[in-house]
Amino acid sequence: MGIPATAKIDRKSYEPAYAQLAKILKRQISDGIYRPGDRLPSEAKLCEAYDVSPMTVRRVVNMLVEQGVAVAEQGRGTFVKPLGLGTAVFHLDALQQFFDDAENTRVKLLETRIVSADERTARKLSISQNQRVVFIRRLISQNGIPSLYHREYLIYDPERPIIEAEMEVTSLRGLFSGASESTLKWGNLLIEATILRDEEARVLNSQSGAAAFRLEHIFYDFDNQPLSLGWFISPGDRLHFKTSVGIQE
Amino acid sequence: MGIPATAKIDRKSYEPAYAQLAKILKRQISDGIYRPGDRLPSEAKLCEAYDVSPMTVRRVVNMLVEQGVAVAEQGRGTFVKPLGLGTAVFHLDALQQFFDDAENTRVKLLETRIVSADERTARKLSISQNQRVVFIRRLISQNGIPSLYHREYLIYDPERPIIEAEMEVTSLRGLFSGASESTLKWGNLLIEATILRDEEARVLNSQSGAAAFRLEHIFYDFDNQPLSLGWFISPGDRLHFKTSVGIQE
DNA sequence: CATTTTAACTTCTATATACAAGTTTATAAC
DNA sequence: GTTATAAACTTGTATATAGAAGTTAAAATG
Repeated sequence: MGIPATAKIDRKSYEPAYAQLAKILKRQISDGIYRPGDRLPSEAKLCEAYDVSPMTVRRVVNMLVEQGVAVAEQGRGTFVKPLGLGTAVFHLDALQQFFDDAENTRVKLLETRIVSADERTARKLSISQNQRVVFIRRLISQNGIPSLYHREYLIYDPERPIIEAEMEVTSLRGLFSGASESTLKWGNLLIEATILRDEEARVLNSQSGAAAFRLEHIFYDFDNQPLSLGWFISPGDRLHFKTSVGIQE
Repeated sequence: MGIPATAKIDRKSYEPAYAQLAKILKRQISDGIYRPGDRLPSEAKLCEAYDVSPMTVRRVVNMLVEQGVAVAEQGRGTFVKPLGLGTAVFHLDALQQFFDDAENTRVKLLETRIVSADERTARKLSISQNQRVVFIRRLISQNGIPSLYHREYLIYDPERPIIEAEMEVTSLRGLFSGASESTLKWGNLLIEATILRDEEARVLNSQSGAAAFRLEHIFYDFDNQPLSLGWFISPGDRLHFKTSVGIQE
């Protein structure tokens, strides 16, 4: 019967069997041997064809499903998933690239000030309107070119030692890469397209009215209390997001 | 010894044991029982504490790692991962929402025309500059409000039957949700912040110079030949992307 | 005291097995 | 011919087991 093993699994390789089989199947899909909508061989047949145990095949199928390459329907089979734009994701690590090469990147602390929360800040941070917050403005430059403007309101609480650590100019980097920051539990993010206002354009050495991304963030602690509200602003000509859909290569 | 089972697994539940255990562990992390950087109990101890097999625990740990909640280091242990902005992902299915309620959404075909490829189009589609391509302009409106403007250049090849299907006004929806479209294998996506030009503002019933997202796409077939180059443009006040990082709830 | 070796512990891969649950197809019954 | 039944096949869950590979800390050795 049609055992479609186009490649074998090298048991002497350091690459695990499940990774090899996943690669083989994805390659076959990429080559058009299995087209979108087609049914992949059943797990039992894959076991026999590639001489691996059912659990290993199971793992491979799960990987393909999680990667969005296939969909599994109980009792029917596993089918190659057609390309769908809605499944595309773009990663924020494009921003992280700013901090990766520490040599060419400089974080400049423009201002730290204690102010009274305005209406919007108070509402989003779940505090009263007259309560005091720490206002921070930072500018991230790369090779001398300012590319990220950051404004942030921080809850001002003398009992919590967060503020000092947060004020460190280097703390931004840890926020992206996931260093310490063990006081933060989760955050809400919002990306908008906007245009630079006068002050933003001045700081970023750009033109007022130019296209820009705005990333709003609210971070919460382990008591689900808002700790921070802020925005990253980057001119559109200095930042973009790339991604891809479907089966590569 | 410290067996930290704060909840038990209900074997009579329809929810699989691995899902229950994953939920329990995530809840404990969310509650601060295990803080970022802390080591989770070893797999052996989890087996004993929750009375499940090693493979089930293995599966749960893998889930947590894939979800970005924890990191596993061979020989050392599994540790709670601190929140990192760089791990954030934005899903493009925000765009798909436009097509979900078919009643309120209308796709209008503004123009289809056969033109000669200009320099940029020819380069990105890997064709010669004088070669003919199909140019399509579409407008997607929701509740009468135009919210997406789509321009696309399609390879014109009489031998390939793609064009007719692509020209269907409904084909856009299939592109997002992942319907047929079995001729497309993969695509490159680029998201930029831009401002509306005169023609775009006119079509979108907006103002020239307003902030907007631009999503460029290039799709390839199973021979890795470019088939389509196009752009979605949406005013910034009618589209934004939300997501979150860390451990919810 | 410094170094090496050993033991204990960790995650990681892989197999073999059993049964549950859903779908499809062939068979039997009416 | 239509309907019910049964069989075969599919993915899904769960267990028990074995060993590989990496880390850490204690014990042995010099």
